[in-house]
Formats: sequence, C-alpha cells, structure tokens
Amino acid sequence: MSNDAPTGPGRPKDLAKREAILEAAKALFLSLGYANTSMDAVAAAAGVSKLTVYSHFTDKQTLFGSAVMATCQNQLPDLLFEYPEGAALEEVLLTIARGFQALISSDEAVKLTRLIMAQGSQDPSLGQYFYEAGPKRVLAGMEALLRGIDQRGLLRIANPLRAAEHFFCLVKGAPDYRLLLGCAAPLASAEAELHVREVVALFIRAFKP
Amino acid sequence: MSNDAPTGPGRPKDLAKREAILEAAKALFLSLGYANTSMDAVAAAAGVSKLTVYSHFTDKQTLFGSAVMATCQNQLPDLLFEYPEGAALEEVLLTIARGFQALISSDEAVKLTRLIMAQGSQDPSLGQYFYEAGPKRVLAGMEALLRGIDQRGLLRIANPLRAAEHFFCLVKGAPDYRLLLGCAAPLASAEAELHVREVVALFIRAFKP
DNA sequence: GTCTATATAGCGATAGAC
DNA sequence: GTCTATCGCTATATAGAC
Repeated sequence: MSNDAPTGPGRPKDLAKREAILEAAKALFLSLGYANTSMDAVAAAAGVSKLTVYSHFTDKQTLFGSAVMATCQNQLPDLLFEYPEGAALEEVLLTIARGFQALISSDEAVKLTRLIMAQGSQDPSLGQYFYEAGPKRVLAGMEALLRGIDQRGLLRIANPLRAAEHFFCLVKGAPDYRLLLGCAAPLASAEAELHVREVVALFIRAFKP
Repeated sequence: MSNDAPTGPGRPKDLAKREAILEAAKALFLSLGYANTSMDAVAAAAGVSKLTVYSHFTDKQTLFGSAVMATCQNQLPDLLFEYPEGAALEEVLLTIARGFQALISSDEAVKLTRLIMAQGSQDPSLGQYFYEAGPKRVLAGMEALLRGIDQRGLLRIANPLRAAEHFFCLVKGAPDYRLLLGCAAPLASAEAELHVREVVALFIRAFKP
C-alpha cells in the first residue's frame, strides 16, 4: 500500500489508519445507526482488517463513543458572538440566526442529533458530552452577547441565558422538529430566510424596552 | 387456560392476546429500542408464544409500526383550545402551556419521540404518521384559538399557524431538548411553572397590539 | 389456534501466521 | 502491527405436535 520509506519502529501508520477507521465509523453510524452498523462494515469501509479496528478501539461501544465525539468536534460552529460597532441590532441577530439555522439543518447535524437521542437514552454520558461540546458553548456565547445588548439599552433582557435559550429554540422552531422526525425536508433557502426574519422580529418585539 | 364456554369457531381470544402483545411490545420497544427488543422478549412479556406473535403480526417491523401507532393514539392530548368567556388571556395561554409541558415531559412521550427520531430516519412513514396524529392536531387547535384571540383584538397575530408553532417551541424550550438528549432530568413542578410563566409572558409581549 | 423445538444466518470478539 | 480464518452467541423466522 505504501512504498514510502519506513519511518522507524514506532507506529507511523497508526494515526492514518485510526483516522480512516474513525471516518468510516462516523459515516456508517450516522447513516445506519448503532445496531445496524457492523464492525465488519467499518473495517471494510476503512480499508483495514477487523482486527486492526479492535486494536485501536477495544470494542464497539468504545468505537461508537469515539466516533460521536469526533463528530461533535467537527460541529464546532464558527458563529461569532460579537457586536460590531455601529451595527444594527436586527442585522446582528439575523447573522447569528442564519448561521445557527444552517448549522442545525446540515445532514450531519440532523443525523448526529438523532443518533445521540436514540443511543444516548441508554448511555447518557454521550448526551452530556455532546451538550457541553456544542449547545452549551453556543449558549454561553449568545448569553454574553445578549448581556452586552442589554447593557447598551438596545433590549431589556433580565436573564440573558434564558433569553439565549428562547432565541435558539425559536430559530430551530417547528421546521427543525419536523426535520428530526423525518416528516419534512430541510427548508429551502428562501423559506429559511423568511423563518429567521420572522423569529428575529418576534424576539426583538418581546424584549424591546 | 380458559374454562369459559367456547365462543364459536371465530377468534374470540385473538383480541385479548393481540392487545397483550401490543402492550408488551410498546413497553419493550420504548425502553430498549428497536434492535435491543427481541421477539422472544415480547412473547414472554405478553404471556404468549412467539409463534402467536408472528401469527398476529407478520414480522418485527410490522409489530414495531403497530406498537408505535398504538402509542401515538394514547398520546392524544386532552388539551382544550377554547376561550372561556371573560377569562384572562394570560390564564388561557398558561393553562394550555401547562398541559402541553406536562404532556411532552412524560416518560412515555420522551421515549416515543426518541424512538421515532431514531428508527424513523430509515422509515419516515412513522414520523409522518406520528406528526399527523399528534403535533398536527395540537397545532390546528392552537391555530384556531389564536385566530379567535386576534379577532377579539387581544393580540395581533398575522399568521396564527406560525404563531402556534412559535408558542409550542417556546414551551418545549431548552429543557425539553436536554431531556431528549438525556443530559437533564425533567423539570420539577416549581421549575416547570416558572418556565411556562416566562414563555407565556414572552409570547404575549411579542404579539401585543 | 397455540406451544415446543429447531433451522439458518449474521455479528462481536479472538487465535494463530507473517 | 497487521491479516485470514474461526468460535460462540443471539435473534429472526419456521416446521411439526396437540
């Protein structure tokens, strides 16, 4: 497979294969679920032998946990929770809402959420890990932004953390719920834009001084 | 087993056994998930033989679908979407919010949602059925109520259906999201009351004329 | 129509060779 | 450190007796 010069007695190929295994596991677990994904399939998709999989990850549950955590880190959002000087309030909130809406509507995010809700019911530690790696950070950033907005007097927000939760719940809204249930397709870009404008306007009306 | 008089050549015992099988399947699927629930376990829990299960339901998927649909019908809410004459707007919305919050926080509802999101990703027809049996009806009732509230001039609601979606999303909120992820316990009654009061107040502020 | 016993297949995990 | 071949187990679905 590799005709490169051998790089010592260590484990030069480990990282590449480990990465390939994780990538294959992520894809298979996300699309097929935990039970329907066999270790054979992971090994085949990663282009390695099954025993190689077991040498890197002790068992199926460990591999699953590692794959989920790796996917969580990919989900790290590049949302910026800062308030540019002189920007209009509505535009600031709209930018965040658009970014968040795109994030949660991605195929990977939907499948990851389903997987954690399903398998996490028997192993809550995954839900905990996911929540702290993703939603909790987003909420913290939004909380800080809303606190600043309150201090500037642009909105009247007594509890910024709760307000941040309300904000993201509104942005997710019924479309995300239907998406997770599998009974609706993702919003087209025009519909998504309409949705975020509506909820941002609602949010501003509710917290107007 | 039965020393009653035989009731003809028909299938007198079918319905009772079918009900027992459905009940056992509901409990097992909800708590263990699809893959971890064996037909043996269902038969044992129902007090019948495995072949009896197969005689009533052709295969595991059919049994699963029937159990999910039966559970959906149990979830029929007794929320009343009517506006008593002379009642205060906030109290009307609070009553609905409390009932809805209790409904979605029940153990059965949480497990059912998880199950449908997980298994429904490969069989979207279940998600469709569930949505129309549950959320869609609730939304329709709330839409009618909000239209009436708008016509009385109590609130200014241009799109009652969208407003209803926003309302229930707010009531669900972050607590329900964390509950589904498995990383938080259900709200204590005092916390739940605080939550519904907060979101109802938010909703009213947002739609005040 | 219902139960006991079984066929068949697929998966997780491992033993031994290179 | 990696691959081929295999064990042991479980679960779905069925065949035959009462």
